[in-house]
Amino acid sequence: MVERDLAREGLTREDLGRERFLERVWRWKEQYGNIIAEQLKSMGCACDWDRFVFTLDPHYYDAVMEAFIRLHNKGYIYRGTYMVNWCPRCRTGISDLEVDHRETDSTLFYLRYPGQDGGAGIVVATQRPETILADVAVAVHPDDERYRHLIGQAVTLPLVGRRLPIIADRRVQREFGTGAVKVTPGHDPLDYEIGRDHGLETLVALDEHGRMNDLAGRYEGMDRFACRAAIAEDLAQGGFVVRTEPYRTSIGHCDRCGTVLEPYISEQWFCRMKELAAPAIRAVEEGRVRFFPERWQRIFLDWMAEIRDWCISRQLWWGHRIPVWYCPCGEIVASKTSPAACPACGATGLRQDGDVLDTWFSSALWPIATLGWPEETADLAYFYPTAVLATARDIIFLWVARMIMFGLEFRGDVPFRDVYINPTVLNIEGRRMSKSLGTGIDPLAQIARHGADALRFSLLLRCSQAQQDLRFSEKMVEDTRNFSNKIWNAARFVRMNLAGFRPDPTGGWHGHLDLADRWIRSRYARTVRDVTALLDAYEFDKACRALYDFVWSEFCDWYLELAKPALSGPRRAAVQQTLWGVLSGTMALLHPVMPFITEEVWQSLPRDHETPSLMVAQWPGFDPSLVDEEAEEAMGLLMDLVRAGRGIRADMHVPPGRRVDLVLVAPASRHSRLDQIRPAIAHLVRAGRVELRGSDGEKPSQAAAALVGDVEVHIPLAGVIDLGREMARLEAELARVETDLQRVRAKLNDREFVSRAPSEVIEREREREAALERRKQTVYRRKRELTA
RNA sequence: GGGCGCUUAGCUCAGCGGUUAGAGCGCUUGCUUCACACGCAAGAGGUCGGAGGUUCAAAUCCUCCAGCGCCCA
Repeated sequence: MVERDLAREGLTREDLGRERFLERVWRWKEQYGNIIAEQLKSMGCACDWDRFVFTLDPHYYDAVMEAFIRLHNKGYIYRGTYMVNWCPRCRTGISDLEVDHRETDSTLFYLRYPGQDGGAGIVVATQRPETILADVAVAVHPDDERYRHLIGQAVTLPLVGRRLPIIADRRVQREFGTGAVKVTPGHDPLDYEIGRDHGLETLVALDEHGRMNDLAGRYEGMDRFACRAAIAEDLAQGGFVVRTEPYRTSIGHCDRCGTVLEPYISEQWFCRMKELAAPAIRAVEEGRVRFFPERWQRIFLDWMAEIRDWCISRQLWWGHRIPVWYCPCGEIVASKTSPAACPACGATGLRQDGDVLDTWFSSALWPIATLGWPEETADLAYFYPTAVLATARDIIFLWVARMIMFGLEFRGDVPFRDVYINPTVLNIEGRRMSKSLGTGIDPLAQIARHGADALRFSLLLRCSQAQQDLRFSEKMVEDTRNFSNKIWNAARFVRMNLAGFRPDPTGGWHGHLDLADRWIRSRYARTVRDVTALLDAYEFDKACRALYDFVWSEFCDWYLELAKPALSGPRRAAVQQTLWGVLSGTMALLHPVMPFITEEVWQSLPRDHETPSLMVAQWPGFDPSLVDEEAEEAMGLLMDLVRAGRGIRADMHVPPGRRVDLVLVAPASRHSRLDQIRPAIAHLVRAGRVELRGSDGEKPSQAAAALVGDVEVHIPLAGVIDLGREMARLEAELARVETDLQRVRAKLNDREFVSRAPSEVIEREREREAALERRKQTVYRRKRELTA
C-alpha cells in the first residue's frame, strides 16, 4: 500500500531512502494496521486481546531470527542463483505460491531462423518474441523425425545474427508449435535447466525493472512489452515471421500488485522443504491434524508430496532482515546479532544482507512465537498445541502448511488439532469480494445497520461443509435481523410474565407440568444435544438452523401461545419455570453465534449472580430425563388438529374474529388424550366449544370437516357454510387419497417388492394402505352426508 | 493437461437409498389477536442439469455428457 501511495506521488522507495521509507511504513501501519482487529472486535470475536502482537514487535522479531539461525545451522537454508518469479514493479523475487496464474489471450509467433549453411533453417514458435535477443540455441526432441537430420547444425538468430546451435533434448514438447523451440536460459525456467545441462551460455536481455538492457542493442531502454511489439514488427519486416496465431495461455501475475511476472535469474535464499515436510505429512496422515471439511486433507497432502524449496528472500525494505553478514574476506556469518568482527579474518564493519524474509516465514511461527517461543514459557506449556485453526482455503499452503511444519520442527508438536476451512464469501452474483472491483461488503456498515449478531448468524447459517463458497448479500443480514427481533420480543414477553418469579435452585424441571411444558422441555433437551454435537463437528449451518427452528417454530409459535392462557391459571409457577429455564438455556446455546443479544437477554432474566456473564456460564448439558416421547406425540396430534381447524376456517372464509365450535369425532380409545388437549385446541383455533364424539355417534350436519389420522375435525357452520366450496374440498381430498392409494397398492402388488424389501418397509406400506382406505371411506361418507 | 466443488421451488440453500422432496426470502389471500406488522394465520410454486446403468426402491449410489466456479501444472 505504501509503495502504491509512493507511485502515485511519482516517487520510488530509493528516492526516500531506507530510513524515511520505513518511517512512512510504520506510520501507515499505526493508522491502518488495526482495522481488521477493530472489525473483529466489533463482530464480537472473543480473541485474547491481551496477547495482541505484531510480527515486527521486538520479541517476535527475535523469534524469527532464532528460527532462521536454527534452520540455517541445520543446513536447511541456503543461498543460490536461480531462476525465480520476478515482479518488475515490486523489484523482488517471490515464491511459487504467490504467483497468480491467469488465462490470457496472447499471440503465438512462428519465426524462421535461417540455416547457417544457407538452408531453410528451422521454424520456432514463441509468444514472447522480445526474448529472442537472449536466445542461445534451438532445441528439438531427439526422437523427432522431422528434425533429426538438423541436430548438430546451426541457425542464425534473426535481427541479431548470432549463431545458434541446434541441440536435442527430451524435455522438448513435440506437440507444441513446430516441435522446435528457441532456448533462452535467461528468461525461461525450463530453458534455464536445458541450458545448464548442455553447457550453454546464459544471456539476459532484461533489467530488474522489466526494461531491455544493453544486450538488446538498439532496443535498450524499451519496456518489455513495447519491445515485444517493436521486435514483432521488425521480424515481420525482415520476413522472419512465417505466421501468427491467437494463443490462450496461463501467464503468471504478481498476487499483490498484478504485474506480469518475469522468470528472472537472481540470487536468493531458499529453505529446504523435504525434511520439514515429512513430519507434517505424517501428522496429517495419522490424524494428529484433522481438516474440516475433510476433503482439504487430500489437497493438503497432494501439495505436500510435491513440495518444492521455498524462496524466502524478498528484495524489499520492510520486514525481517535476513540475519547474515558478509566480510570482504569472503566469510559469511549467520547470527542473530550484528557480529563485532569477522570470525575468520577479524575485520570489523561486516555488511548485512540487504534482503528481508518472506512475510509468511514469520507468520509460520505464529502459534509458537505468540506464546513466547523460543523461551520455554508457561503460556507455551499451557496453550500449545491449540485446539483449532479457523481459516480460508487460499491460505492452506501459504500459512497452514508452514505453521504445521515449523510447529513440528521447533516445538516437536503440531500447532493445532483441527483446521476448519470456512467457505469463501462471494457476493450474490457469485463473484469474489474485492475492494478494487467494488464487490466487497463492509462488515462495519452491516453491523451499524443490522447488528453484529445478525451479521454473524447470516454468515454462519451459510457455513456448510458441503460447499466451498457462500453467496452473500445485505438482504440476508436483514432477514436474520428479523430473527434477533423475534428473540428480543419473545424475551420481552417472558420478562413481562415473570413478576414474582424466583428460579427454583434445583432447576425446577419437575413441578406440576402440563403437556406443553413437557413438550417444550423435551424439544429443548434434544436441541441442546443436537446443537452441541453440530458445533463439535463444525456443522455451523445445521446448528444455526436447529436453533432458528427451535426458537421460532417451536418456542415462539407454539409454546408461548400455549403459555398465555396458562399464565393466568393455577399452573402459573410451572409455566414461569419452563419459560425461564428454556429461554435461559437457549440463550446459552445461541451465545457462540449471537453473543450480544443473548448476553443482554440472559442478564435481564432472573439468575444466580455468581456467574457474571453468559460468556463464562456453564454450557447447557443434555438431560435425557427431559426427553418425553409421549408428550411429543400428543403435541404432534394437537398441532395437526389445530392446523386442520385453521385450514377449515381459512378455506371457508370464516372471519378471523368469529368464534366457531369444534366437534372432534374419534374412536373411544383416543378420547382421553383428546380431552387433555381440548382447551389448548380451543385457544389456538379460536373456538368457543370443543366437543368430543365417538366414531359411531352422530356427525354434525352443515359442517366443514378435515381428517387428521383417525380423528375427524368438524366445524359446524350452519347458515354460513358454502356447500359448493366444501364439496370441492372433499373432491380434492379424494383425488389426493386415490393417487396415494394407487401408488401404495402398485408397490404392494409388486412381487419383487414384497419378496425383497425389508419386512418393516413392507409393514409400513401396509399400514399406509389401511389408513388411506379408512380416509377414503370417511371422505365418501362426508360426501353422502353433505348431499343428503 | 490433472484435481476438487457445485447444478433441487423465482432467489439463497437443506436433504444424500425407503411415507406426500423441505426451510428462509420473494409471491398470493386474510388479519392493528393485549411479545413481535422486522409480525400472525392460511396458501400457490419443484418431471431434484441431461442421458444411461445398479436396485424391489434413486434427488440420494455408479458411468458418461453439459454448464458454472476454484485449485494445481
